[in-house]
Amino acid sequence: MADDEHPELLPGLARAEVKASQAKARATRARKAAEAAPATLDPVARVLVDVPLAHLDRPFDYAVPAAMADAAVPGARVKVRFAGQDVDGFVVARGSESDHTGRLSPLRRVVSPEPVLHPQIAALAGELAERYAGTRSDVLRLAIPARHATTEKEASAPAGPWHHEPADGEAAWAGHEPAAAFLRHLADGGSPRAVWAAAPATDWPLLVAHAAAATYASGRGVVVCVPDGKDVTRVDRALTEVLGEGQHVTLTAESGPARRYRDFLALSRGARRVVVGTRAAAFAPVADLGLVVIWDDGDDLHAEPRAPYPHTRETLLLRAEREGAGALIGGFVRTVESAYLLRTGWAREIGPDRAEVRRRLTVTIAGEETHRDVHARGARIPREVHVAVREAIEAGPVLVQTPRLGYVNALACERCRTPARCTTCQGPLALTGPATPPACRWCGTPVEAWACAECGHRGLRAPVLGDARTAEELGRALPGVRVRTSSGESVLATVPTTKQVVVATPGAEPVAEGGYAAVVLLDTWLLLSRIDLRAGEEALRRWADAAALVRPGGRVLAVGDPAHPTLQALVRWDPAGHAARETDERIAAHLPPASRLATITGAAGAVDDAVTLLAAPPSAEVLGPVDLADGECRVVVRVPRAEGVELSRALGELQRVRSARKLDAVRVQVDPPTL
DNA sequence: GCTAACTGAGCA
DNA sequence: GCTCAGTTAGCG
Repeated sequence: MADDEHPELLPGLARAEVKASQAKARATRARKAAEAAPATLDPVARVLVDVPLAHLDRPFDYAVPAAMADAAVPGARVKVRFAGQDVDGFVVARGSESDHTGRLSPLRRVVSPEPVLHPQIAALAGELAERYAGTRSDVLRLAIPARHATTEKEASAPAGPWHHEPADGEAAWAGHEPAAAFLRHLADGGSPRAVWAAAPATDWPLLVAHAAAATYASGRGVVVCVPDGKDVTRVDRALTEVLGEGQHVTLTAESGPARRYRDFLALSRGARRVVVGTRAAAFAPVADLGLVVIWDDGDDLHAEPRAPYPHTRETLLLRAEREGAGALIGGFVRTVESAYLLRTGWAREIGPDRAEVRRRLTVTIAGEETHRDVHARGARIPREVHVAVREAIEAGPVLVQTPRLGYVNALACERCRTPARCTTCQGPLALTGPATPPACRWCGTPVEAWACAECGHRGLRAPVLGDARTAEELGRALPGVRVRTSSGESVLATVPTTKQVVVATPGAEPVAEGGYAAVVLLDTWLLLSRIDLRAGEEALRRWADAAALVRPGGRVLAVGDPAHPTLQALVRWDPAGHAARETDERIAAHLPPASRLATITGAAGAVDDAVTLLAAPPSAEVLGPVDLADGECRVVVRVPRAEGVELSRALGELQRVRSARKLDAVRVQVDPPTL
């Protein structure tokens, strides 16, 4: 109603308001124009756009509006117009001019001035993309965690005062040679590289922490990658013990987006320089990198399941080379890849001598008992094991490793171990229920009177009955002793030193404080029966990882065939010898690491013309194609190791050409961990 | 991937 | 000469 009360004032007021608002609009327009005008200093931003197309994996230039001149720093997240739509990207550099002849589009928005893509990580992403025939944007998706705006606003807490006491690293590493020299070299600012076979019963997280501390003492940063969250927790504790509070961070998927981004920023901003984490930690932006560490590089968790499928070991070793850092590749066993690093002289060996190993544990083999009925209950664990468990339990906890239910679920001949096949369709036989005869897994035909096609024997070998059955069986035999399980969904991280039996599946073995009095490995034949390139290496790894949890001087009992070379390697505790033999075999068979393999997977037609299009080096062999599930097929391309770079380049070019021509996509995997 | 520009068919 | 669906080059 104010309008009615003062009608005479309105025109004047309106005029003034219009004038004012016009002036304001002019000012706004002028300011907008000024802001939209290109920045005076370095008006060009080179941007890596987040598009999934191989042929667009290169930086594109954008004009930097004056308003964004300060925020669009190298490493900043931006939004840009690309092919008519808004896409995310990272500024990789600023410059005064562009080699692009057309007009540059302006940056749409600087999402945040926080420089999250460090130059060394951008370069690493480029190198990895090349090596794995993928794109930088795919690698960056693995390397840079999602932004968390609230967290970004907070300042990173500065590292606490570092009480640099002369850490007793050399004592912790005692029994490993030449660990003392390795630690001293790190502390002096050197960058030694070592493949480390840890002695059994070693508290390895502590040793890793001391290596980190030696590097930290030289004023440099450290990246430690371990297979899973359980191991992160262990190394985290050890680092706190050795370095003190607030010197390092952890990077795992488990900690959630806010915490993860906070820890990432602490490294990115240089507030911390030591990190332990799972595979994504390999990309952590640690300043002045002095050492990379990978523990148990044979664990398949180190193989990234997302494109372009980089392996943590390769990522870390590439990084160590680029950034001039040292490297420590540790484990209770040795992969053929790390054995190869020793063979080529890239790294030196660190390990215990025989006397030290003997001091720490003894491994014996209990033969398997024959004449077992598939349906019999309680006949699976040999008497020798019962005796050993009963003896050891008086001294402390006992670990029993039993392969996972369904790990291999086909039956085999009890005597000669030939897989049992269906008489109708040759499909694998398996148990379908506790009281039913074995049946074919393909056609379902039950088999009442089976006889082995190889040797005529009529007994079938029991499949894995699972940790629950094993626990039950042991529980009955040991009245009054606590028997617990650790497997699948309910994995125990640690168990106390009290008298108890822990039945665990491979990889789920809890750590016992002070170590187990004894470790029993059941059904070793099952781990060996995997049809895989790495069956032997993987079986030994899983046994050794469990066996190493024994207390110093403890006993390990494995149930299996004493003549099997892999079990013998366990008895002698000789991971180096085993790896060397496997490597020899691989070299003879033209398999990695002596060769470089890649697979091309997809629809049959697409794979076919991908092979035609591939300009592989002349020495390349193409194996296949073989049909897989879902109408897909796969070829394997193999070249001598020396031509690996050339193969990667050809595969990358293949992907760029295919994406530019919009041909049906094929999945390329360089160095697949298994075939 | 997406968009925008380009192509030729169909029609006034 | 125009619209419109379908095709395709190029993405700054």
